[in-house]
Amino acid sequence: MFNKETEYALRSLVYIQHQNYQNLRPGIEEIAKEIEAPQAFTAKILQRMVRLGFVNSIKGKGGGFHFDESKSELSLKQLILSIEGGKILDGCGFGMKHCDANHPCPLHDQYGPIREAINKLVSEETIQSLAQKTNQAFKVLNF
Amino acid sequence: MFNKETEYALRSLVYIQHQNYQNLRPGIEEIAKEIEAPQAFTAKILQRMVRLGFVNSIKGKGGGFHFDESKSELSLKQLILSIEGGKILDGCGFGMKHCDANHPCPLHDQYGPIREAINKLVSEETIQSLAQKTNQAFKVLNF
DNA sequence: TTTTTAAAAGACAAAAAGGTCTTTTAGTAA
DNA sequence: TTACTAAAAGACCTTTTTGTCTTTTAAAAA
Repeated sequence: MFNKETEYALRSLVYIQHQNYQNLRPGIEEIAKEIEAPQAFTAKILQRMVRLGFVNSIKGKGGGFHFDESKSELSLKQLILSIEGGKILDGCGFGMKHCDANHPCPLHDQYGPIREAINKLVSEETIQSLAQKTNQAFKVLNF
Repeated sequence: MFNKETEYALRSLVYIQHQNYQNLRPGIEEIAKEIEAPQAFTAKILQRMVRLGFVNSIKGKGGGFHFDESKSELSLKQLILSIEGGKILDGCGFGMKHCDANHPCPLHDQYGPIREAINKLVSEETIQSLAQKTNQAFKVLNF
């Protein structure tokens, strides 16, 4: 579905938000361990997330990552677009540069609804909505 | 959606079948040009397709690629599985190794139907079914 | 104010994906 | 039976993705 960078970003941010909800502020070591991702790579990805303003970080003792509660929720769509671009959201399943109702590829009719479902999913869901659904998920450590 | 190799394989084979339906047997140069893919790379991919028994080739003058009509249709699923494996067909949207109803990832419920729709599409459609839908597509040269 | 802690920065490296080029093999036709 | 044509084979190259490692910066605590 998504590339590794998007995947780790998603998992990291959901984990951070989930911990924030319990008034905790996890650091990279903990995050990487919990989401089962390479630590240095995860650190680099989170750096980007901070620079993009998606999440905040605090250096030094007691530091870590946290979301600014005054900000609006972060949709998966924003996240995906800024990491890997919109290819999965508007690309043609057959790889044609110009595929539309007038010049449909042979997959056009069948793939259209799938692409729309993906768009709906990533537009509606946010890091926050996922973090709330994940209470059980994290409890059983099933990453 | 698919990686480049799958994409070019798909487009090549659909083009070959489409030409076969008109009793033509295209060669690599023509195929690569028509589907707008790099010729040498396409050649390599078609080599694999021949070795896998998905399509036949004839060397020398008047040669080219063609499907064996006595064989059953080639589903997109077979093609995809043999080129890029089943990740898009059974992978978890959140990247969890074990994601199921008992240990659902936060995307589980929403992504499930999408994955099923993809599976349905690639199981039902074949190179032959796409080649038939493509009469207009190729006519307007919209690859 | 020095030490400690933890993120930031960025150079570097490995692996995978995507692609090219040259030579060989196998048919066809003169 | 030689010349030509077109696919097969495989070595090689480039770019992108996926990572690692070392040094620097900033905050907190002793």
